[in-house]
Amino acid sequence: MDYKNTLNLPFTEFPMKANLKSAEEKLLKEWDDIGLYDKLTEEALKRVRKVRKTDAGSKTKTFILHDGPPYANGHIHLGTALNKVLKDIIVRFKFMHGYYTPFIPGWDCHGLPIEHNVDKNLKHKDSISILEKRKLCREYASKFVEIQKVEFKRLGSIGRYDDPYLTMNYSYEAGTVRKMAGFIKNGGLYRANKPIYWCSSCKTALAEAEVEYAEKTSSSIFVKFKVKSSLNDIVPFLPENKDIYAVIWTTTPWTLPANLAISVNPDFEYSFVDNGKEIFILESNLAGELMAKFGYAGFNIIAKANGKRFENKLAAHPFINRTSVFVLGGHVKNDAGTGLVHTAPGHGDDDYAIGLKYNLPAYAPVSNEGKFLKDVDLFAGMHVFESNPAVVEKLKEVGALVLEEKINHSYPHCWRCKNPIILRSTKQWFISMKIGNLRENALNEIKKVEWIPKWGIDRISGMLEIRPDWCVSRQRSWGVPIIAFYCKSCGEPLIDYDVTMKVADEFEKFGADIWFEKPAEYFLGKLGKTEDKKDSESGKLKKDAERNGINRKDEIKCKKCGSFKFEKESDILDVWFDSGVSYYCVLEKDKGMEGIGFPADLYLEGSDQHRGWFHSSLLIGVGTGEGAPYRSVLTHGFVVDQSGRKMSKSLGNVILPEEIINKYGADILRLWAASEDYKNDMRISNEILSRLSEGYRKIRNTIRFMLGNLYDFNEKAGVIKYEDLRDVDKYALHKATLLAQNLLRYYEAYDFHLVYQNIYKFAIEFSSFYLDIAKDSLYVEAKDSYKRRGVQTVLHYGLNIFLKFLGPILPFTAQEGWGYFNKSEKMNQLVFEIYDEPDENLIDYELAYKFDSLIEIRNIVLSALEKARAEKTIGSSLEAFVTIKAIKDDYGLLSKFKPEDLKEIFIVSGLAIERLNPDGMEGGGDKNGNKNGDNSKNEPSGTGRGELISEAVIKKAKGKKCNRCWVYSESVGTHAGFNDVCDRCFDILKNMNIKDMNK
RNA sequence: GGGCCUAUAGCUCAGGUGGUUAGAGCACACGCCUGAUAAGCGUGAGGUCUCUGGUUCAAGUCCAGAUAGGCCCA
Repeated sequence: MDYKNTLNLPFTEFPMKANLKSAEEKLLKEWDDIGLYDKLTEEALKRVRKVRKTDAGSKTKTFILHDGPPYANGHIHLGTALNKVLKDIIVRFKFMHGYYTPFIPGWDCHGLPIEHNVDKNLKHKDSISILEKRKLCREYASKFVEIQKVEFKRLGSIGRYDDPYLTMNYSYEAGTVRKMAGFIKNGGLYRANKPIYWCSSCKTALAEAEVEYAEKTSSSIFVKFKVKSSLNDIVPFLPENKDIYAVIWTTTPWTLPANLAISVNPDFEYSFVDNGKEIFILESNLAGELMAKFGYAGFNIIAKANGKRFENKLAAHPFINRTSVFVLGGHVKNDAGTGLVHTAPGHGDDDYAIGLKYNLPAYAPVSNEGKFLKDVDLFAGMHVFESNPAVVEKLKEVGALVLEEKINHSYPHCWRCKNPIILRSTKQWFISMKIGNLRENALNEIKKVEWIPKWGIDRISGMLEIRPDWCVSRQRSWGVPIIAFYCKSCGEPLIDYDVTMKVADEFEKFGADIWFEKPAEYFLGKLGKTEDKKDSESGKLKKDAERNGINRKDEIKCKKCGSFKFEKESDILDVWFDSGVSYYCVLEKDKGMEGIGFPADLYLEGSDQHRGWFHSSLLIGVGTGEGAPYRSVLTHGFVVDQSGRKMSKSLGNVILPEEIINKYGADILRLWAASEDYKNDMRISNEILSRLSEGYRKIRNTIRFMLGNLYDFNEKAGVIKYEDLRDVDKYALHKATLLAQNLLRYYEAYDFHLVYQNIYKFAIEFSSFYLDIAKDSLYVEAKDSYKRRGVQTVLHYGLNIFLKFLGPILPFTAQEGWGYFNKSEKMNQLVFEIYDEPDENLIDYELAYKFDSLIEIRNIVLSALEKARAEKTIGSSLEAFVTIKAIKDDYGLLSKFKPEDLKEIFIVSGLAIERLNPDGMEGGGDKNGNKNGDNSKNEPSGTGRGELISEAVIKKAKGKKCNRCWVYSESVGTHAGFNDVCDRCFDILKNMNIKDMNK
């Protein structure tokens, strides 16, 4: 007889198969249609204002997560996707936790990579004007902003995508200039020399990204510099009749005219090597080999000295009437060369850095065309590359050349013309780390910030401590111009706070393009006049103005030569400055952020941003007197492959977000982001993804099962009061409430992997224990029976928690489930729900302890059932009659449960409990129990008693299988008309008014 | 080469202040069920806690070094 129709089997339209791709697309459209983000912020704002009004003293529940702008170039990759997903998890969580959490996504739009790509697409790049170029760059950036916008939204990210912040927005460009003015005001912006890559055939500066390395043959020369200082304090007893030479090695002979120093490593040991005629200074480990190479058969090492002893000694330049000073530098190596490094601060990065330390000028007597300037003896007018052999000749002539070879090495070349390039120092704009104590203040400020993980502060402070002044100039077109002018007659630079602020107002209206459209007079003449200045600061400004050589009564004139004619600076600002001012342009100036935006509660980016955005934002915030723009900084690691290697085209291990979305869905991608500890690097691979989608299926099916069993449940009418629930139900509530408590904690600590692990673990445990047991009540008992409604009460409670806490991580799946769960509400969007404070009254540790112990006994039973199954005694556990032979503690525990409940919990048809005494003999009672207890006192700890555990014996259940509930019972066959059901089912059927099922 | 970080089963993670046989889930093997069914349940087998030293009665845990990998510099 088939009783299926008399059971309450689960029913739901929530599909088992996710089909995430299309389900997600449908939801995205729905969210777009209803304007989800706008509604959400509106509602949260209302709520927050209400709280403010009624409870003025309470902490306002706003949370500002400031989006770091990705670069508007190319499609998103897993790194950017990870970042946006983590942010979205936080935004959604905070909303659901009752916060007003505006999220304004942004894009970094200026800069070289975009300009570079635009250039690549141009056939005649030199034939277009700077304004045309900028227009193309703007179009290019806009295009990728739109592309990435769609891609971010596809991940489920919610935010003000209709009105994001773009660093190329006119108002943003104006804001950037205003912050620049801040550095003009405090004197932090200055101009000085620094080496940059320079292509002499294109006559242009090159950025790192425009440099290509290729093989090149160069002269490799060893040159001796005669030491002029006395070295007696380092090594006494040096022979007085022999000259001492420092021997250096270089592959760029043309930089020798700019030599100003010789660098030695303070930690190396140097040898004084006598070749018979003269004495060479060489690094000790290299000395022998080098002397052989130089062709000296016999030589003596007559003394040794530590590198640091040479500091500030002087040597003579081999062919220029100038001295070269010994300096100390950790960059000096002893794997090649001589351990003494020719140093030209105008032609090398290391050289420049060491030059700064020793106050050496960045001397680079080379023109735009790559030719030596007039004042360079011997080589004036000669191109630097042509000068290489000439320099070598000269060295030979003066006897300073120790050895010349040819070598093949990797050398930087211009990406466009493919010619070799040079490093050449030119005038650049810098922000001083010293003026206004920027370095010190920044170091103090970061101590007030919460860094997660904690080592973030070590990393950023390490950089702040040693970083040089910030070079903010770029010789490029696509960016915000540096508002500076040069006197046409004497070249003197001019920067001015007032002028800059007025230029900013122009940018606000017309964009930064106007800088390139109008002549200098437009900004200095029309805008620079200050006759209308009436503000109270004018006195001070006047003073400033005088200091800057500006006569306010007349037109601005050059403070050096008095000329009135100026030309504009053509350099633009480093894009790190652009993005660094985002806190000002967005958190302070944006209409949605007034009064609440600054400082941000959180910046969340990859750990590389310690040097990037965290750094530049901090310097600008501190440098312009506003302090750190963030209260806390959270960083995530990088996406790597299964074995922890970075993703690269050459390794062929790149996975794209799009592939994952198409194959698995955005929710799986989000689950990946949430499942691993993102504070470390994030591994991803097909294996990891398929593991995850298994996990996802488990979660989904658990939702589905709960939904399926709630189809006839009404929250208002059906709920059983807590005190009326059965213990097993209370235990489930206890577990679910603890889960909610923990999850809140994990979310607040941004430990999403613990959220996932615990939700997942809960799903596993819940379905294998409670849900498995609950099926009997749900299916078999009468629809509105107390037992069934009790279970449904638990399911409803549990699913509510489950879906809500899943919401931030799996917004699509959770919303889909929520749609079936919460049918009553009009606005049926999960993200509008607020987490309930976990109800402490539902937590009962004593009860939980009882059940946790019972589960241990259950494991013994399950193990025994498995054995019986292997022996073919039973198949289903309902075919079993279990006899538990319990040790004392277990016996005591089991006695606390009703036998009926225990049968249900073990899912068996029959159960008997007996005492197991220490000798393994059956039977007995309290007497034995006491005896057992007495014995234990006399036994050494850790033996005997500890190993004794309860046992379970399995036999075939008595009676027949009830065809309705499948439980074996001796009552089956005793009911006329229902001869294949048990007592329980007979009663239920009778109440259902089902007559004779046998007919 | 320097700064910062990471290293526990095939995978993802737990393992406060060092203390008995290192846990979980997945994957795997075997089995049950067929009323969550491209589901559900169970049992079992997986680990020299990267390596080498050291401190300690005792180290996955503390210290030093090495190896591999990541980010940022050079």
